[in-house]
Amino acid sequence: MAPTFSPLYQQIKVLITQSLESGEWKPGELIPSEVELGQRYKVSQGTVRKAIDELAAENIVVRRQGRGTFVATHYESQSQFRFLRLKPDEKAKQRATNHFVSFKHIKADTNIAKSLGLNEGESVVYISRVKSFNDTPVILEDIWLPNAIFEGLTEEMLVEYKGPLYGLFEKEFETRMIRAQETIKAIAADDNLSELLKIKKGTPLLQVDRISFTYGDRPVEFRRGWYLTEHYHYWNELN
Amino acid sequence: MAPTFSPLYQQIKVLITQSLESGEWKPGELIPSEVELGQRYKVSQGTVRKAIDELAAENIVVRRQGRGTFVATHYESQSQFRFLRLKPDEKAKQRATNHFVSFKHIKADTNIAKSLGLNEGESVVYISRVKSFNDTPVILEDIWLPNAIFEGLTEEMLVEYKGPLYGLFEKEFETRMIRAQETIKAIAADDNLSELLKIKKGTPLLQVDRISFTYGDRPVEFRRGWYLTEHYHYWNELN
DNA sequence: AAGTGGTCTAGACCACTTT
DNA sequence: AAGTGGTCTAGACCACTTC
Repeated sequence: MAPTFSPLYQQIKVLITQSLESGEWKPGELIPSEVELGQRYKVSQGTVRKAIDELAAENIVVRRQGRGTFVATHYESQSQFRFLRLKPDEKAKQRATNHFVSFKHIKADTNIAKSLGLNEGESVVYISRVKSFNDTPVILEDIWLPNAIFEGLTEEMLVEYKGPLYGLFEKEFETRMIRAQETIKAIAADDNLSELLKIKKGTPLLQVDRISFTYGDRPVEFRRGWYLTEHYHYWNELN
Repeated sequence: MAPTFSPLYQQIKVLITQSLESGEWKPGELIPSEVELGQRYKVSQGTVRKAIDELAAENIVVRRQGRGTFVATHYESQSQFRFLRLKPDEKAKQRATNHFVSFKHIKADTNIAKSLGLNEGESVVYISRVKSFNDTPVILEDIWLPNAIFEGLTEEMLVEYKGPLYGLFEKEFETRMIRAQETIKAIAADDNLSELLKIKKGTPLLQVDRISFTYGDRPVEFRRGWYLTEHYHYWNELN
């Protein structure tokens, strides 16, 4: 086997990630200073710095000058809308409300299993909800979660919890979403969609499939959302 | 006025960007080594390195170990699909062909002028084309360009040029697109769209508006594309 | 062999926050 | 005043490419 080479700072990055994953430092908490980590891993402060630089670029960790480096969370307003790319065409105050349509435990079908890296038939939590802005339905979202990770999740928790779902996942299930990939298609509303979103059948909708990943590129959520884009748009930056 | 503070490496970054913008180093060319630039700007090599690191992260420049740092281009296969996010559902060989529907000079309306940072009524080049994969129409794209920058662009140049349009812009008009922003909506095909894409009226389509920017965040292209997503999808990564 | 970017270190000083 | 991250420097060595 070839001697697998990897720069020191990458190795340090892996070690830090492992500590994050194991829960040694929880979301919102301060991690040790660069000097301390350098002593711990027996490397210079500059090497730790480079490792943390990359974690900061990936939004896994947040630097604050003079205070220290913190584990990123889904509570911060900063990262609040990182995963919701739908924006109103005209800027206006949006009062968001959620209405839960369905909550049950089901067996993963082929597609869900594949997306979540499970075996077909494994137990998953299925959630369906309508998100409204100013009391007008705009998004219908179906969500599938591996039951193995989200054991104990109840409809009451969903209803009572304020703020983004990812905050709940983080707080109650120690599962942090750090990355996601989406595929987008344009489709026509069917009977079910038209009823739930209170629109005419055949109305064009954005269908957004999202797989969210936690540490180690492990998929932990599959979401299929339908976005009404009459007064909203999906926003993207290409760099 | 407060003493506007800016780190040295940011100032160096601006200086390098200015040289790129002025054409001192053209797309595909090698820029001076870090040591040389350090001597030129009277700073250490490490400071130049940090400036170039950021330019590399923004895809403005490409590092190649042992060779040097090159100005990024739209010819490289690497950056070939940076701005085209439509991918086939099933991986397969895609033979792409373009059919030009329209080419003319017009006056910018309010929306175009606003998008391109022009005054209403200023002259713009208008291009309309259909992109097909394996002879099936998939994308209709309307493109508006400021005539002031793309003076001399002819339909013949478009037809004859092989490769991405951005390559032509770069080569013939010294205009490099380095960043873009998109807004996406789902709409139903109207008469014109259904005719050009050979689909039924009312078929759901992705409508993708894109403003492309060159150095200094100057907008230089407005594009409105309609994507057929029956067998294709828009792909996005959220980090 | 020479030149380039890539990594690593060590030390200095600055800017910001907290005590 | 003490501690943190942010900047800057200088020097060493490594990996890769070209001559």
